[in-house]
Amino acid sequence: MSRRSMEDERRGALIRAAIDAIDGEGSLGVTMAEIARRASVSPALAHHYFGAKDDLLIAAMRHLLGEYRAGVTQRLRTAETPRARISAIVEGCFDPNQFSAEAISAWLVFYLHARRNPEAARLLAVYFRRLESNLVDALAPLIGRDRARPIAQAAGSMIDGVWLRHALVSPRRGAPLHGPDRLAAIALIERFIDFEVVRSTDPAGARGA
Amino acid sequence: MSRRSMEDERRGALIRAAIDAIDGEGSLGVTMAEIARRASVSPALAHHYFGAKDDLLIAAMRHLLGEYRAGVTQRLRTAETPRARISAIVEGCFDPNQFSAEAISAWLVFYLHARRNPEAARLLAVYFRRLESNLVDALAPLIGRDRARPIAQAAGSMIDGVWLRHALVSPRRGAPLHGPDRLAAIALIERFIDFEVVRSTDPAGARGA
Amino acid sequence: MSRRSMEDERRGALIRAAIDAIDGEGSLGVTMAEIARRASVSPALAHHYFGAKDDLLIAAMRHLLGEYRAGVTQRLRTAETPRARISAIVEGCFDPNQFSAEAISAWLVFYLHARRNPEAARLLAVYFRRLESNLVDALAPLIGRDRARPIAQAAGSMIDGVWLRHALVSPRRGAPLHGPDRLAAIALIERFIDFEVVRSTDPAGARGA
Amino acid sequence: MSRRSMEDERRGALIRAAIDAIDGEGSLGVTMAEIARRASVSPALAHHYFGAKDDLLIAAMRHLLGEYRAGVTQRLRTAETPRARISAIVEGCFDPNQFSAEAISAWLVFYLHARRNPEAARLLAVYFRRLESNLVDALAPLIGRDRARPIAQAAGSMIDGVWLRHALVSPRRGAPLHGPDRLAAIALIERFIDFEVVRSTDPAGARGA
DNA sequence: AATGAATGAGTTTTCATTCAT
DNA sequence: GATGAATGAAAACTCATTCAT
Repeated sequence: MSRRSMEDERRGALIRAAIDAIDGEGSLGVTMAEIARRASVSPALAHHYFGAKDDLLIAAMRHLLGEYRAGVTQRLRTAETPRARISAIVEGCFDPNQFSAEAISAWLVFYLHARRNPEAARLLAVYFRRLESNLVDALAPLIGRDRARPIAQAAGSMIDGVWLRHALVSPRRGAPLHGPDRLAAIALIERFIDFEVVRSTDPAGARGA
Repeated sequence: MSRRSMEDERRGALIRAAIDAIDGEGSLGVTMAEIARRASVSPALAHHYFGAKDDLLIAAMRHLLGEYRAGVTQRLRTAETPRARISAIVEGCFDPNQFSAEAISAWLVFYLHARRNPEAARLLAVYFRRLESNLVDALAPLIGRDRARPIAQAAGSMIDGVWLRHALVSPRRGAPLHGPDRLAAIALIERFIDFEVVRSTDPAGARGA
Repeated sequence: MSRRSMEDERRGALIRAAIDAIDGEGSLGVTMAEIARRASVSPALAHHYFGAKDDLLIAAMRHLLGEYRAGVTQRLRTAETPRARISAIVEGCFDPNQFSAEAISAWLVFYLHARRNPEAARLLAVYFRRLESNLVDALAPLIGRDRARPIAQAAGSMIDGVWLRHALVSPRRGAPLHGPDRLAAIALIERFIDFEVVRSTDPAGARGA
Repeated sequence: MSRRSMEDERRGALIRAAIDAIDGEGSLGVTMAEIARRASVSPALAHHYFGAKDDLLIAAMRHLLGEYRAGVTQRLRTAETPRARISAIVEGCFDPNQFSAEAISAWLVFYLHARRNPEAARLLAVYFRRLESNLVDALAPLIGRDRARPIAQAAGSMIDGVWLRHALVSPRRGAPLHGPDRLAAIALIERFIDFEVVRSTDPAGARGA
């Protein structure tokens, strides 16, 4: 067991190191040596555990996706109304633990990576599908699945846009999204969803006339 | 004249090749050799004209920014009301010529690059400032500068989010954003701005009560 | 221990190879590939151990300086009179082991290199200072420090001049300076110093009147 | 004639530019582009006039040798006694016009170059032979050719040594050798020759006893 | 399990040189 | 005669990866 847990610890350390290094470097151009250095192991060990660089990167991506999934799942567990489920999902997307600046940078880098690497593309598609289906499921009781889908897609875009600005542009880059900024981001998205929900059932009223 | 135009031609071809190559590769990891190949010149010539790889990349970024600027400026010239100015800016952001998938990919890569390269950061800041001040100027006559600023920022995030999804996720990746998708994107952003404008003056009414 | 000695061995081999290669090429224009080839390792390994070409060259220079220092130090240890100390220093400068043709070539190349590289300049200054202060210390008991200094400087110039000719002009270029040539060189320098010492105390008598 | 003189002017400018550039760079590593820039012509023109880089370098060397020769020849013309001829030669070696720091650097670089390039070696040998035969001719009337030769060789070494120090080590590097330094150098060499002349005829007396 | 040693393949960059005009 | 355009060849340097221990 000690052996096994030692290995798990190393693997975890390497994955975290990879995410940090990607954030630090701003691209997949990070070297195995740099990742290994951050994890305080030799580059050879990283290969020993993960095979090739790409495999380590995919493992890191999988790790981020798993954390995201866990955060949303847990929040959904205590949400009892459809509206509460929507909030759970949106809040999950801005969970300070999962969506620290490092993670956001890493996500973006993976977005780009996905265009070349099929496995990365598959993982990213899982994320998008999960976010969308979560939102659609939450919206369906209110407005039906057909009307829910475009709203879910638009909300997904908005969430990504807020991430993007926060991770790359915000003056406080590097700090996890929390406090007023986080609440403002959540409020922005929720307001948008509420508005689109109303509009989709009563377009005229949406203009607030 | 033939002399001068030769240099301009090569420089332009190299810049276009760089953007295409960045899109193709999905990162700044593109090699000078690949860029030169796409421009049908030797790698040495690329260095001859641009000095170093970074300089070529910055030139490409500048090129994209210039095209964006020109598109918005031209649209603003014919917009007569504040509301029309808003539409001009939003439409400019989704100009099919400027915001083809290659260009969007390149922008994203530059977003990441900006974190390491000060000149890239400066150019990006110019873009953000321009977009925001354009929107604030257009919104100010309607609701005043103070209320306009957060709305402009949120709209900027939305625009970026829609780009992101389009460039990286859309099933028709590679095609410029046009037709129904483009109109839907523009409508989405404009709806959002209109809603936030109303809400900022009459929060209660915004919920469509 | 085997590990450690492996690195030391390679470093030593690379330094020796660098000196040989500089002699062979006659300039710092030697390539890392050539140096690595002479040391029977890959160019990448040379970079692995020394970082950059300049670092290897500086290490080589330091090596030569260290050998020179050791040779003079050892000779001084057994010299008991001031006059014997002078001979020890001069002989040390023509130590056949340190001042083989390769080493002299390398020194000359480093002389030139010092004009561009501050670290090389620093090392060279150390050498000059050491030679001069050694000579001044040896001469001081005979004629005082003030009169010793210009003589030490002139002797240093002479020593360099003899090296230069030997390394670049001698018909037997490539052979270390030894046998009659070496003794003649030493005698020449010592004669010069003796003469200047006498002259500095009794200028009129120096002309042998 | 205008054509011809234009060509000569360009050639001269390129040769001077090459010498300056070699001094500036401290090695033959200078680029044709840099030399051409200093001569305010295109690199292509340098090739047009000289063929290849090596040919330009040889031409520059020849130019230095020619200037040296002219300086000594002119001085010898007005020297009437053997002793005056010696002074003429020594002074010629320290002619401020020919032996500015640039020229000395260039000489040294050529010394090294001569080890690889036969033509450079030939030119250098001419220089050494000329210096030596000049000195031997001047000394012969005083002590005979046989005794003159080793003295001439030693004096040559000394001259080179003084150059070396001046060009590479002197705190006022870059300034031509003139004023007190120049006179001191000349005095040093002449003193040395006088001493050796006396010594070669009367070794015992040389010690100043 | 873990690592230092070692390298091949590849990347940016430089530069002498050629050539069409 | 003079030059800008263009490039092939080569150099420094990097890095993922392998291997013996």
